[in-house]
Amino acid sequence: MNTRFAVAVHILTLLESNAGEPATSEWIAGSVNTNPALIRRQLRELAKAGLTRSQMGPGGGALLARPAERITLVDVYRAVTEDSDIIPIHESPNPNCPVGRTIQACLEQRFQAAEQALENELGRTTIADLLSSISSFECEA
Amino acid sequence: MNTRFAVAVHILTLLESNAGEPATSEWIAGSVNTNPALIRRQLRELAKAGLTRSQMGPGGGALLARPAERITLVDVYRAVTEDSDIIPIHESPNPNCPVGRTIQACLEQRFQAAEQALENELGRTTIADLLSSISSFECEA
DNA sequence: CTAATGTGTAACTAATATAGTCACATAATG
DNA sequence: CATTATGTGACTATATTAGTTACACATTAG
Repeated sequence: MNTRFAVAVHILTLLESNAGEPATSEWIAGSVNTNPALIRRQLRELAKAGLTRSQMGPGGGALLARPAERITLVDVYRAVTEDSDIIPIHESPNPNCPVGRTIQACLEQRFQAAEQALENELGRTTIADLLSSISSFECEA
Repeated sequence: MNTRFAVAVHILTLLESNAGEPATSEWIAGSVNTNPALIRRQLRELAKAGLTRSQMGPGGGALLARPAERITLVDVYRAVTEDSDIIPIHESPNPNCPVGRTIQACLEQRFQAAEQALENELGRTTIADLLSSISSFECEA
């Protein structure tokens, strides 16, 4: 897997921390420490998933499309992973071998169950939870 | 992630299906449909994790190091992933931003919980379970 | 001893994925 | 219409991954 999931969560947390003010890709890129164009590409994915929306022009930028309390990590996860499996299975095992012929279907079943468990756990945290974790961390420090 | 986990499970299932007879890397490679040297590299990892052992010379090959009933998918998973995280976090966010400064620690916590859930689910299946799934699949067909 | 069989492993290549960058068209605002 | 900001295509550099070759070393049988 790539770091797009982590970056996407970072972006959404930033948007929530910005209290309804549109955030420019340049400002976000400054916090993530990368390129604005990269951020805009990520925002495109998040917008497609209905998690953010963007306003063009001066004073524009990105906003959460719905309350942070109603965006969980699994929403973000699905937005960035699309349909690709997180645990890939090797291609073209030998069809003349009983194990080779059947292993993919068996693995797919087990791996999907495992990924489902991962998604369930991700569904327990919202962007709002994350921001409050960050806030309390900041207060301690 | 890469397909090494899937291949490793394939290998172990093959070893179990071979009923205690040493399996050569060439035979295993025939079922996985890849190169014997690749299989030997994987077997090295599995041996290091205590899941297999190998005998050199004629009549040699790889064997399970313990009963298939006592090898779960999470054992294999840990053998191939070592300590690398399955959900990576982006490096070097901006330390001058409250969110950037703290996001990594927060993400790590949540991602680890999710990976733990995935591992728990993987722990519910043994290599013996997999082989019997395959066998029953073969009988139906 | 030695020929044959098989593992262990280093070195290399090709293909793919990933992150990053640049340039510019397009849209909105005042 | 000048400015600000997004949307997006094209490109590059780097890392990861899978695959391949070659050969040293271990074991067994004859």
